[in-house]
Amino acid sequence: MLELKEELNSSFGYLFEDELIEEIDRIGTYKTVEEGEILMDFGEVIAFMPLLLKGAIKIMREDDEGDEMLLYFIEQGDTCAMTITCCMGQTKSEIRAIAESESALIMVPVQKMKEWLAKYPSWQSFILQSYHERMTELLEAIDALAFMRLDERLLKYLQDKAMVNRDDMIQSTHQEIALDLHSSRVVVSRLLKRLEKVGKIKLYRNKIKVIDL
DNA sequence: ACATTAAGTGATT
DNA sequence: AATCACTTAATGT
Repeated sequence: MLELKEELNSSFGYLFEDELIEEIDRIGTYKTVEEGEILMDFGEVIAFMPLLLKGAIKIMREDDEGDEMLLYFIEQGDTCAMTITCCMGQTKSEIRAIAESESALIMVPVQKMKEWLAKYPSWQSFILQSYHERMTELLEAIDALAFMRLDERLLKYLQDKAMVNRDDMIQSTHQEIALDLHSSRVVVSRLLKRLEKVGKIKLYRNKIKVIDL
């Protein structure tokens, strides 16, 4: 599969040595997912580690009442930090991963990722670095929750979303946004209206254009 | 033309 | 900031 190797190289080539790319190519399985597809759900045992080649994944957390909230997005060249935690011990997923857009990824069995830690220095630094990045994003998410008002969070959400999709036209309803931010549709509509008034965004039906990037 | 779904708004807590 | 109740606007059949 020549194409796959090229994709691997363009997403991870600058990180990994050739032999590692070879091995990922040999062992990993290629997978594509449609927008909205659930890659991983709460309580599922994690058997594979995904390496994102294309697209974006949104990571959701669920509270004890079953309410969901968006934690962060992962983009190409990233991996899911949950799998890193889980390969250390046999834990189950604490999060739900949903494809934000059509995405392509490589699934690597978790045993392999453990092996590679000892075998490839570049793999080790990749794991450590992405763990660190996730940690930082998590802290950001906590800050946003604790200290930012909802209107600031909303704008950040829109900007993030525009970023991961590489498109300033966001295709979602106010209702969907409200669910991601764990708020209500009415409140989101009002805040969006205000953001439009101050020229940060432009509203359409089922669409929002982000002006201020 | 009508039903359905998304979005906007005032009042209340 | 959330919820209710209602209106208005956009879209599908």
